[in-house]
Amino acid sequence: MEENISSKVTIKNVAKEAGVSFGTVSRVVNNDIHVKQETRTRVLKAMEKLGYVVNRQARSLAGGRTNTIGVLAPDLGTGYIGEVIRGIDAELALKHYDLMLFTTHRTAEKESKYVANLVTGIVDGLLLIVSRRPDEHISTLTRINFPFTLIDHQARGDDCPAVGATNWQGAYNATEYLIKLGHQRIGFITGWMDLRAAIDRLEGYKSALRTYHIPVEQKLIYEGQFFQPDGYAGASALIELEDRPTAIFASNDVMAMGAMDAVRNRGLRIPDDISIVGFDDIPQAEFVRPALTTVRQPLEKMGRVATQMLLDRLENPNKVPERIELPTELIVRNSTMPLVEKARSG
Amino acid sequence: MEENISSKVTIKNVAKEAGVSFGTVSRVVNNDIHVKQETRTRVLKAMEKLGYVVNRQARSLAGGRTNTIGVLAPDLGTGYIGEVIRGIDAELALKHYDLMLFTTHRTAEKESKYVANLVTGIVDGLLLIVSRRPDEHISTLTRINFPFTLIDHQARGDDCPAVGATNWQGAYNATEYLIKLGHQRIGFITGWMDLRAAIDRLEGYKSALRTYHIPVEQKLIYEGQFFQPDGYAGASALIELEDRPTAIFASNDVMAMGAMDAVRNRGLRIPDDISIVGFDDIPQAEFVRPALTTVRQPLEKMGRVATQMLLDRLENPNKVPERIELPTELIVRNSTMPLVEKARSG
DNA sequence: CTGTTAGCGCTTTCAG
DNA sequence: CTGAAAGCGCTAACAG
Repeated sequence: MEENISSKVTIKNVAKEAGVSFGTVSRVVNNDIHVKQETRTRVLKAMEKLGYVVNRQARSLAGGRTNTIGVLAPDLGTGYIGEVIRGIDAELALKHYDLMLFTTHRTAEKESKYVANLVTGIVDGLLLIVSRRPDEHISTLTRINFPFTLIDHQARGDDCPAVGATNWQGAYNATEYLIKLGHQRIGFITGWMDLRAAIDRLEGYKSALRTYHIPVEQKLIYEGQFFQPDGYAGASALIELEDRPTAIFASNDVMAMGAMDAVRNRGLRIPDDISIVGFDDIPQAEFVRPALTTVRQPLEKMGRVATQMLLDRLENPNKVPERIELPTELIVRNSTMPLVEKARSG
Repeated sequence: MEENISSKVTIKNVAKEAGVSFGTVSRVVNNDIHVKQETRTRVLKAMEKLGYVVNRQARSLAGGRTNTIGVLAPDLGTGYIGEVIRGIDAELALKHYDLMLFTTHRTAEKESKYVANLVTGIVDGLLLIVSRRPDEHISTLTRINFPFTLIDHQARGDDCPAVGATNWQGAYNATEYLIKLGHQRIGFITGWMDLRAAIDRLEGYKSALRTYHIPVEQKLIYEGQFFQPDGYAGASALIELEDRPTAIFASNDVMAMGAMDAVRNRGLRIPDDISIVGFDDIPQAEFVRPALTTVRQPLEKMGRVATQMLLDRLENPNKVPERIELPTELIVRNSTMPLVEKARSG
């Protein structure tokens, strides 16, 4: 339909210009040692003169490496994913790899399409930030032995390369912190329970309660899906309760912010009437008012580490896949405070 | 070095399975009309059974369309670019195109490499968010007649498809607003003056001053490069002045935030002692305290419109390139207030 | 050290 | 309507 390109300099043009066979040019391009220095410079000069650039597609079709890593992300929408990608981008740049990013919009269909596509050689490896259980991809990728790493996603049982954070511990610590502040009735808003991370956070919360002999009440647990409206709805429901919680712990920052809105809309103050804790420590957490107390995931670092693992795997294809959990950290800001008895009785 | 893929279903496998030639399979894949209905369904069934997926590289090598748009962005770092990309992503998804994103890290070298690479057919069109003057790319792309659109970047003189915002008007309005608030001494921190947008903002500021017969003082203008530290340094310098300004207008939000830090570090209050205005309205502008008064660029919309223009060009290759300027809008928040005489004399 | 020769998977003529 | 054949630009043996 279209005949766009008119100035394509190919390996053959260069070969003719340099007076060698195109096989030799290919060797020069790929830094093959078996080329006489003199020939090499001649070819290099021809390339320079003609403005030659390798054609990625042709190269990968022919089976060569592309020096490019593909990244699959659900979207660019949340601070959370952006941070991870930034880490990946930085690390890849450092190692002189190119980054090719695709967004899946959380549809299984697109995910599979991209996985199937990229695997055909257009990239050397894949970094997956998936929003759902990636079992299908994992088995595909594992079967064909294609290098990849999962980010923030502990598949259950399988052992595939992945990096995540200590979700359980982070949730435990945050809950414990609230308890030590005097809170006994702590509401919890879960993430999407299909994700291991969401389950772990809930379990961390429950464990902390049990440790301090506080009963786990089902009605204090609201099931969300990691989106802001879930936080709003969850907090609204929690506030309606007879004996409403004095603190709410949301499974991510976005939901925590939704919860803050809900609390304020009921005319309650944060943290005076209700303390709020989030999870992730996305950039906005610091700027929201009151600044959000939250469990920091080392998002950028997760991206970096995942990238390192993948690149490492590319070098040593036979290494056993490992799963890394990076430590989380409680960041105390202004959305939490000790439980004031007066406030409760008032 | 590596022999990864083992399960590649090609057009030939499908052909054999369906008992047709692979040319016919290609026709089916490309929705060519010249295939008997019966044959088509048979091929479709075979594709389904084998789990066939087209190979992008092979297709584009052979000259077909890829249904993919390439996006070149300086980085994923600032809220500004993220917003634009989100717009692109959304619009592309809507039109069933795939998005392939590359980051250039503001290096001319990477920019040219990617441009040269992508142009070989791996994508059907290019969206450029470049951080420097893209003259070189423009001429390359124009010469080979490759579809592209520039975002937020008015190259001077050339006429190539681009979308930007009304920078001059936005700066004029913001300055006028400060003047009407009673401010006479208004500091200005410029962006990188190699960019047309930066120049236009400065000119808008100057014009507003002139309209209200306020002298343009060179020492009130600090030259920055759009980075946060520039805002800090600029505000610091401005505050040091004998007769320091009562308001500071930074050419983007990031610098405005740097300026806020500087002002506070000198023990001055915002907006009581100094009003601050930014430009862009990145998401953080709303959450910073005090919330930042700023000139909103319709960032996401710019991404969308640029995408529409590009896609449109893909359909009608002969349309003349247009340049669109989307309107900016002054968003008044809490970082500005009327000049209080008392505050000045005190 | 260098040239030659197969393809990689697909689109596109060109013949039937 | 369908098959056959010629590449797209490049890598990777295989001969020299």
